[in-house]
Amino acid sequence: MSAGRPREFNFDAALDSALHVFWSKGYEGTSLPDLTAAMGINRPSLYATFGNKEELFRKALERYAAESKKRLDETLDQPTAYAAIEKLLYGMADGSACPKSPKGCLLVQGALACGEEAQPIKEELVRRRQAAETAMRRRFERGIADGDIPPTTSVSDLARFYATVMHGMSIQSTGGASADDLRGVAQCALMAFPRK
Amino acid sequence: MSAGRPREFNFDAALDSALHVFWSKGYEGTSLPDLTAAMGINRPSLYATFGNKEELFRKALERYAAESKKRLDETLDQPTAYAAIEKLLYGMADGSACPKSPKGCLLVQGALACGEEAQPIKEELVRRRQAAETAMRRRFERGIADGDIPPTTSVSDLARFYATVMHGMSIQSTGGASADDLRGVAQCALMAFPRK
DNA sequence: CGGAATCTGTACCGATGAGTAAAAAATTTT
DNA sequence: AAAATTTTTTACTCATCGGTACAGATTCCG
Repeated sequence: MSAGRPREFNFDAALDSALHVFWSKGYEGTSLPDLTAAMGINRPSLYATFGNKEELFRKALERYAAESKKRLDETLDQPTAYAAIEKLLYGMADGSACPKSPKGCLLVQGALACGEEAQPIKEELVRRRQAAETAMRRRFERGIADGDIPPTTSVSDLARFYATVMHGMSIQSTGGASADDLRGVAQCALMAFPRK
Repeated sequence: MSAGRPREFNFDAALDSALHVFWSKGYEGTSLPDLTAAMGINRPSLYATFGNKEELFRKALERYAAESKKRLDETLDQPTAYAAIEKLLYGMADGSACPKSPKGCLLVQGALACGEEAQPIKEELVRRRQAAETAMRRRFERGIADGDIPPTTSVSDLARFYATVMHGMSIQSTGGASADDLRGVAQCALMAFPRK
C-alpha cells in the first residue's frame, strides 16, 4: 500500500456512478454537483483522481466502450451473419428494458448536438459509433466469405443500415419505447436482411 | 401600424436564426449570447419579443414542426404506402445534404439526454416524434385498406420501425454521413417493407 | 407640438458553472 | 515518535449563465 492517507471511496464504483449520470443526462446536461453527489465524493477528490469533467467523461466512456465492445464481439460471433445481427438487435431491445441502466446508448446520448466546448466529446462519440459500424461490416464481410450473404451485397450499406437502426432504437428507448416495442423494430429490421 | 418605436429587426428572420442555432447546438448547448448574436438583436429585445429561452425554443420548434408536418403530409400522399415511405426516406437522405440547414432532425437533436431543467423540452420533442410516427402509421393503415399492404401486417410495428430508421438517419447525418450514405440506408430500409 | 407607447442599448443582478488554494486528517516510512 | 505523503474538507476564485431595470431613442395619436 502506498504512503499517505488512503482514499475513502472505491475508484471503480465512483467511475460507474459518474458513467450513469453522463449516460442519463448527457455530457452537457451533467453538472459537477450532479457528479460529486452521485459519486459520493467532493470536488477536489474528483479532480485529483479523475481530472476535470472532460477527462472524467472520457474515462467513463472508456469503461463503457470496453464492456460494450466485448459484448458486441461476443454477440457477433454466431455461425451466420444473420444470426449475429438477429442476436444483436434483440439483445439491444431486451437490454433497453433493464431498469438499472439509463435508456439508450451512451454513444448516442452522450453528446449529439452541443455547444463548441463539448465538440471534442461529440467527435469522440462519432468515432466510437463508426468503430461499432465497422465491426458489423467486418462480420458481414465474413458472411460473404462464408457464403451466407449474397456476394453482391454492399456490406458497407448493410452495416450502416443496421447501425442506423440501432441508433434509432436508442432514441426510441429514451422516448419511452418498451422492450416489446423494440423487439418489433428488430423484427422489421431483420426483414431487410439480404436473401439470395 | 401600432404606436411606439418600430422594431428594427424582422420577427420571422430572427426566429429562423434562433431555430438554426437550436437545431445545430441543441437546447442545452445554446446560450443566450449565441442566440442574440445569430439573431442580430440584444437580449432585452429577445425577451420582450419571444419570452425566455424556453419560450423562444418552443416558438422555433413550432415553426419547424409546422413546415415539417406539411412536408410529411405531402410526402406521404402517394398512390401506395410503399411509394410514400420510399419518397419519405429518400427525401430525408437528400434533405440531409442541404448545407444551409443543420444536420439531422431538430426533434432528435434538440434535447435527447439533458439535465432536469431541459426535461420539459425533451418531453415535448418526444411527443412530436410520436406524432410523426402516428402519421406514418395512419398512412400504413390506409395502405392496408387500399390493399397494397398485406392485411396481417402490424402497422404500429412498421411505423415504429420506419420512425426508428429516420431517427437513426438523423444520428448518421450529424456523424458525417453523406446523402449517398443515407440513400444506401434508405434502400436497405425499403427491403423490410412487407410483401405479400 | 406634447404626451403616450414601444423598442434599443447599456449596465446590471443573483445563481450557478467549472476549477483550485490551503489547512486538517489519516496513513506509511524513517 | 517524527517526518513525509496523500486524501479530505472547507472555502474560495473567476467566468458565464439566464434574466431584468432603466434611461434614451423613435414612432403614433391627440
